[in-house]
Amino acid sequence: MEKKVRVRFAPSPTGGLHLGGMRTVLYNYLFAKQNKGDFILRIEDTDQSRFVTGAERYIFDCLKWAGLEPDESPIHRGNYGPYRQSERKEIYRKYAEQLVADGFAYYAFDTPEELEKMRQDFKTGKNPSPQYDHELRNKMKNSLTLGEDEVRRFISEEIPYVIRIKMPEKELVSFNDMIRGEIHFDTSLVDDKVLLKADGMPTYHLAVVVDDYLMKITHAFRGEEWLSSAPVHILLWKYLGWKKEMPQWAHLPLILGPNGKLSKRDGAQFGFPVFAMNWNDPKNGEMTEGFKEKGFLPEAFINFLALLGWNDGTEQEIFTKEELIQRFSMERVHSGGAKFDYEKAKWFNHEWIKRKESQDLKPAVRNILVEKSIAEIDDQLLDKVISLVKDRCTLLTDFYDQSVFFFRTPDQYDLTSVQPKWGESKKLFFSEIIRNYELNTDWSATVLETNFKEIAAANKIKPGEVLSTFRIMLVGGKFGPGVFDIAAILGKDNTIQRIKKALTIF
RNA sequence: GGCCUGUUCGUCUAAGUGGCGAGGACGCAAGAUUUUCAUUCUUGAAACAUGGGUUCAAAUCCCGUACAGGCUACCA
Repeated sequence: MEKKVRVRFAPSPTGGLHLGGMRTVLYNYLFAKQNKGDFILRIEDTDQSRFVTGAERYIFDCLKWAGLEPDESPIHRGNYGPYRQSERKEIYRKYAEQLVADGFAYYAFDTPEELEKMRQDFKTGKNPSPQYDHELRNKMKNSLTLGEDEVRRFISEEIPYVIRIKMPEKELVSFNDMIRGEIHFDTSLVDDKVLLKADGMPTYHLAVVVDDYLMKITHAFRGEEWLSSAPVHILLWKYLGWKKEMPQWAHLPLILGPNGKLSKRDGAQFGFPVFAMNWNDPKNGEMTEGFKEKGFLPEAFINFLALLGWNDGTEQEIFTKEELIQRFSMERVHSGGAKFDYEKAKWFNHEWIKRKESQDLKPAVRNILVEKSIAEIDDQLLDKVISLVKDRCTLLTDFYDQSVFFFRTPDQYDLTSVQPKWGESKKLFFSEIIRNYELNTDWSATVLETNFKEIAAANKIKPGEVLSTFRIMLVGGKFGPGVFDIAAILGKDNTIQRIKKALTIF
């Protein structure tokens, strides 16, 4: 029987969730759903000095907004908890000690100052950053160099120590990456990573393999930045005796900003979001804008994220979540890093807005209008307005500019476009329009248009000369849907009132 | 410096195991439609990092070089 697929996303709650993290979530989610497996969210909060209040909550909010909710997590329950590593603290020491007992790890008593001194002392032009490796460990203060008695004494005296993995002097470690294929490492070049810190917390290296094992993870997807520490993890799986249970790895390519690795600075600098949702940093009060607040639809967000490094081999670009679940495959993920293109991201959003029914857009649009203090929005009116203007909205926030005039009489007019052509004959024309429209019983766009043109002809005015003026009267500027469609939605009283008002101003 | 990973139009990418005049999309440019703006439609410019091999044939396989990115913490 095949093992049930279980994947996990394991962020550390230290700040905003950026594009790369969200894409890792997405790929995990798609893979899990495609294989009828479980998607687990595990909080990697082993570094207590980096704790940020609200960061965990924020992660959940982002996943919920994007529609990528986990099956198991600190707040979704599950049978493999707890799902916060800080709450699993007691679990890890046992395994670290086991590794020491089996000769795969050792105690190290070097203080941070001593480590710093070592790095200074052994630094050369050829080797700017010396590692605590199979050679240097012989010159340091650890259970390999100290006598057994001394080690016992140190421990009983509660001298702080860490547990480090003992990398083999010369061994070839290989594994098969789902995206990159066979990858090899020479252990003589890898350092003795700390597994258990002096405060008793595990480092990522220990925690990730212990938890992946205990949580029965079958496939481990993470960013490319983890590739170089993969040999440590592979060896740990072996040393702990779990080699047969080791998940399949896939190291996802990085998402790059305009110049190198995507950073939140890029957002501020280039005017696009990098986080899924607004992130308020409690430490400095700074707010970083998110895709949600910028006006992105979750469907579009997921869609462009999925295509950033993956495609199904066809020329299709617009995918629903269901289609993505069906078509996704890790093997088709491109191995090179991808530079994020905000213009294309906006195009995806535009496509999604155009495709969606105004019904489905309504809640989000209503929120945006309410935020701009447009109260009392008639539901039916909103429906009509949305379907009329959505083609010209790239971001949800565009709905404001594109539809304010339905809810508010313009108080500013594009006068420079009106006045050069303005005159008595035009005034006369519009008073006639008012008279005609007042008597109008069928208030539909087509009727309004024919009447308008007839009156223009009777006055020997080309419709083109007054059409844009009419638009400015109703809207304030030269934009928006067809004028008669607007007038039809505005209704008789409102339309006539706006013409009258404009007549007093022009 | 060392190790690891990458490298097709400006950007995202396609081209199952070598046979293309290198395809699509975003963006850009031009035109048509829309008596506004946007949509829509048509057209166009635009790429195999580089040097060697292997082969009748290489974007595709091999080696070197360059460039880019990641890692090199008691951070993840």
